[in-house]
Amino acid sequence: MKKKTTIYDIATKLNITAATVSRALNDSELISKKTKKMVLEAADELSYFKNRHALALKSGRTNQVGLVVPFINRHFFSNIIMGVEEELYPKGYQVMIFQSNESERKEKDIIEALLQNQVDGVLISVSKTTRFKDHFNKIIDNNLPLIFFDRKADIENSSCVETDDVLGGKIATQHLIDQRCSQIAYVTVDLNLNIYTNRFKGYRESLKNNGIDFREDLVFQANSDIASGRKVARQILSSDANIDAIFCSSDYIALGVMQELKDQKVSIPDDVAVVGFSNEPFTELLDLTLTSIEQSPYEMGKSAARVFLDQMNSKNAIIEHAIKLKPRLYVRDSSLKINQKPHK
Amino acid sequence: MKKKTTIYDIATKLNITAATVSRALNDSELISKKTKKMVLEAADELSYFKNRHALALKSGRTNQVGLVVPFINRHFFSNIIMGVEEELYPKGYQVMIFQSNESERKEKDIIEALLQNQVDGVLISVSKTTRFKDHFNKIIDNNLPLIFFDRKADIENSSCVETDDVLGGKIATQHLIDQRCSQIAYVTVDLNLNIYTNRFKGYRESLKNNGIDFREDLVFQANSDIASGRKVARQILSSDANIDAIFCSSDYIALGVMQELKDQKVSIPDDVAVVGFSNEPFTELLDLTLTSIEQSPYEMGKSAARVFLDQMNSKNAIIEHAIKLKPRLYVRDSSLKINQKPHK
DNA sequence: ATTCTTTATGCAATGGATTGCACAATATAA
DNA sequence: TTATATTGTGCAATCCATTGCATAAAGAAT
Repeated sequence: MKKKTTIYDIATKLNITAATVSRALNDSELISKKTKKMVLEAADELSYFKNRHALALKSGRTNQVGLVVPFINRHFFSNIIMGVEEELYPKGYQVMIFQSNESERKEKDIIEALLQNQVDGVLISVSKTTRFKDHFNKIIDNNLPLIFFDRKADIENSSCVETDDVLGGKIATQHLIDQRCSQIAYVTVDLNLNIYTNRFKGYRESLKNNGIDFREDLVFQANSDIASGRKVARQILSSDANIDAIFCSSDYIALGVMQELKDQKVSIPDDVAVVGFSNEPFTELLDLTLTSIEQSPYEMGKSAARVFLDQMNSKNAIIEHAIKLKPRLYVRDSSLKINQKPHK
Repeated sequence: MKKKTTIYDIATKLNITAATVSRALNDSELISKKTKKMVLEAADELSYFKNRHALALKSGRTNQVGLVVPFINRHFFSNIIMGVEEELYPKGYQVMIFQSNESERKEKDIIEALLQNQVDGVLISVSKTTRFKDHFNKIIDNNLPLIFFDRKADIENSSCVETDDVLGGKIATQHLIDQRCSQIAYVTVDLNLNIYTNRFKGYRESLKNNGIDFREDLVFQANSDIASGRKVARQILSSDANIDAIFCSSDYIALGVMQELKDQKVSIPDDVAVVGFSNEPFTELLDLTLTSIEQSPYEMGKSAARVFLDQMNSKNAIIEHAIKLKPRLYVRDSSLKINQKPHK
């Protein structure tokens, strides 16, 4: 077991003090060029590196940021993590990743632990079940940058990066209208969650912009899974409304819908066009590829990271960023009736 | 900005020394029950928590482990991470996740950083491009547990957890034989990688066990992507061999194969049965679901974590674990010719 | 040659927790 | 009552790097 090299080892070797070594390593102007060179060479030779914990203890800073997501193994979140890392790693930050499992309890524990670790900032997507927000305020009280992504909480002095879901709902709906659909069903998930109400809002705005009346009976509720999508499809097919398009606020619902429609010999997109949301990887792997809205999680991660860096660079001034990322429509088979080049 | 509470604050408040506080907090037998109670209450009141960096500095241990994967946003790896976290979090370990991006350079940097961080151990899946292994030996030299998962390097005193790929190749092939296939093509990826040679080995063993001659001309090479799968399918179709099954060592290849077969009006599974490998999420979302081999990444993560814990608990004794996880076949439409209940 | 600047380095405290050793207080034995 | 255990605390060093202050050495000015 090798002993780690410290500045004292270097100092001893060179017959100078640790203070001088420290200054030399930090390129202080107080130190002569000759000494600096000596120290640098000795450090290299002894393969010295700084002890992060000693630094953290002394300075209170760690060059670590906490990144909290509900689940790490979701396409959306894992790509956000990619983006954050990509941006922060070159700046010398270590990203500590945690998952809340959508549990408020665990979310609180994690934040507690992050504060104990003295991270330099926290990036977080709030758990679905979180109701109380004292733990977020603790972060602010510790004077640390707090950046929400995708799902935010209303906390003073924090920043957030999210998808413009209203716009997402709008462009998806507009696309269907452009495909000459007019009886467009909307399948929502939990209308208590911001993201879904916003998509819904976009849907209605788009109808309005095109002079199409909003019809309550074209709105359906489902869970974000395939079985639920199938069920909704059955409801839709058995309804009187002459539906010619279905806009699902989740790709999994859309997939279930498509499976059911196919089973029932309904032709997609000619009889009914289908659009999903999130642009999950599978959407383009299907036999009948699924049109969907891309939320660019990777970009979201990068953006959140940049906001963090910005806050670090302007430590005194409190800056509240509120960034909305533009979603993008990927047109595929499930909705492409009119000859038009796919977007991809 | 709140000042953090230290043992000195508690000591001052109670008119005792920090040493006593420290001992009380660590439940030392040297301290009287009365004092312990006092200290615990005061600690609670001042919402004291230990400074991890001070601890790390003093003890050299951090309760952090480094987890290195090629990419975090792959279904396989993100589920491994889930498993590792699940196992280690309750034991008080923090899992620091890093991605090598399949780059030897970055892998080395990460390990350097981990050693600087004084992690208590390293769990790693080796980057595809890694040729030199000095950085792994550094971990061992530091007397830290080193556990490989999925992709290992041959390092003394390290442990590994992997899928029994030979078995995987075997059961997939056996399944196809059970489906009365006899001209079974095998599509491999990089035969320099262990996992692929092992799958190939299983394929051949299985043929042999069933008295089927191995034919070199039934082996095809491809990259692990859809386009490559399509290309291979074209090769296979234009070959003389009367192939009635294709065993692909990657689900993406299998998907490409299926797409091409479909385009060419070859019926799956009746004319040609198809089996993939890895059980990617999309395999069960397709119109024609794809039979595949599940490698249980979540279990692999848990297993690797348990090996780590085991090494920590028997610090002096060096234990080399070599765990092989049993893969499992998920039978789906793409290969189910004979009436048999799907495995799902 | 003497004093005043510069320049380069050393000294020592700091950050928070742990721990071997010394010692005080109390209890027990003789 | 005195000697000896036993029990509970305190002292101070340690882990490593940083940094304000003091000071030595070298050069410049008179």
